[in-house]
Amino acid sequence: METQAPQNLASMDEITALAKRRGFIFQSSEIYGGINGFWDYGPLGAVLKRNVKDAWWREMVELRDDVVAFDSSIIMHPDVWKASGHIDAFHDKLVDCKVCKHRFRFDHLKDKHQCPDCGSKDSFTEPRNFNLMMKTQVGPMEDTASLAYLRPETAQGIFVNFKNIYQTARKRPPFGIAQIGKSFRNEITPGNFTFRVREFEQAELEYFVPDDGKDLDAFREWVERRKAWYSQYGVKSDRLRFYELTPEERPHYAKAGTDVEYLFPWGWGELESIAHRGTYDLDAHMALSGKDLQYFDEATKTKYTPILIESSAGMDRTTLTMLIDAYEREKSADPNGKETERTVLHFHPLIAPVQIAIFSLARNKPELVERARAIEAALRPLHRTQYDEGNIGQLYRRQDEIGTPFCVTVDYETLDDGTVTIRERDSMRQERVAVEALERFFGVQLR
RNA sequence: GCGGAAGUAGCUCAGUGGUAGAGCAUCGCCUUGCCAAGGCGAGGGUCGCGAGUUCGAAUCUCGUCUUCCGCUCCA
Repeated sequence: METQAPQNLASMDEITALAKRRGFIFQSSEIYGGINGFWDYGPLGAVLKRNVKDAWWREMVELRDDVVAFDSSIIMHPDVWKASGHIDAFHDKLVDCKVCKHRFRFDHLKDKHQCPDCGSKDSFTEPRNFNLMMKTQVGPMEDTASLAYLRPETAQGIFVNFKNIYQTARKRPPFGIAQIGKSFRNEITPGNFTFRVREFEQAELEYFVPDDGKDLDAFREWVERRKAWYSQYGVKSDRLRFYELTPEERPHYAKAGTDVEYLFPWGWGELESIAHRGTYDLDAHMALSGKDLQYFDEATKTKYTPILIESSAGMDRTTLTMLIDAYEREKSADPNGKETERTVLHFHPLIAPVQIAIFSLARNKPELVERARAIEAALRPLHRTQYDEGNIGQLYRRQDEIGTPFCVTVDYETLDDGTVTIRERDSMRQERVAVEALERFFGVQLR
């Protein structure tokens, strides 16, 4: 896997500085020194992330009649994690060699005092448990019976409800179940800003298809749909790749797998995993619960376990990608030929936290301020708007930096003839238009 | 988890034992008026946190937390 950072990309320092300066992302619990692996979204970041989730939800659920919505609890019966393999796979004790930095399963070491890789004597750390699931307790009594886990993925909630959902939603394969929600993992090394974190939000689609030999076609269709989604929201194609996993790289039960990766400043990083999972997940829950999760097809009078195509995307990672991908430090000439520099976020209008900024060209001029505020109020029900006033150049720069696609300016001419200036972010072009044109463009009544 | 570097105002940083500073940003007033960075004024910091040394600690010592870089890990 390539790891070199791209030359033309903004540095992470610039991104994190902007994210903090403009209120996108803050470190969690900052006044207490912070806590590793947790982040808070500020006023603009919260809107940005919500817009990213809404964009996913609209595409994956609302625009499709074969996908239903779901929202499962974060804490589930501990057996869910036994069936999924999350408990067993991770209670092995591990040790690190302090000399060569290699990590070993303690129970696999023939000599508990000598490193098999570099031969160092007594260079191991204490054996430690490496269960990456976060533990909590259910009920006020602290005993082993009350042990529970915060989910490390949202998908299991869908699997264990598979029968409830297909019966009540009156769906038959092929159909999907989608969910967006928080997941938790005690990552060993959180880092790279909000990329690897301990609390994160996943958007998962579990798409169940009949066992009729067309399962790989369904997989490929979903890969293409996801490609189209990223393209629609303007993620630069040369920084995005769809990496097809080789048979060695995917689990034994999977017939195919594709990772969606973005070229971050530190290298390629995974945003989403699209996977053919066979019948593995439903089989595992049937085995442990003893319940029948198969689907009975009335048309063919056959009973089968549906094959699963999964798309699992990290919403925090996608939001970070939108921020990095949109970022540009741009040198240009203003209309008078003067050299200027600006920071601009080229957000797609649907995900921009502010879509239209409305300005009064002068402060403290009641007739201008009132007119501008009235226009802002009229636009607000249909668009994400913001009112501001003052020096026009400063106002434009400020909106560029938070990625606002359109600015509308009210001046003295507006009072005379009802025209306003509309300015587009990327081209920096300004146009004087009648309020009627603005109404048509933004779909509102302004007078 | 290991190694290295760093942590002083919202941001970037100065301040090497003696009562916390600058520029930018923010807020107010004035000015200007179509692509920022004119004027005046104001607010804002128990110097990451906790111990220790000292008459006295942002400054020295120890611990701890966090961030960044490299390794490791990433079901």
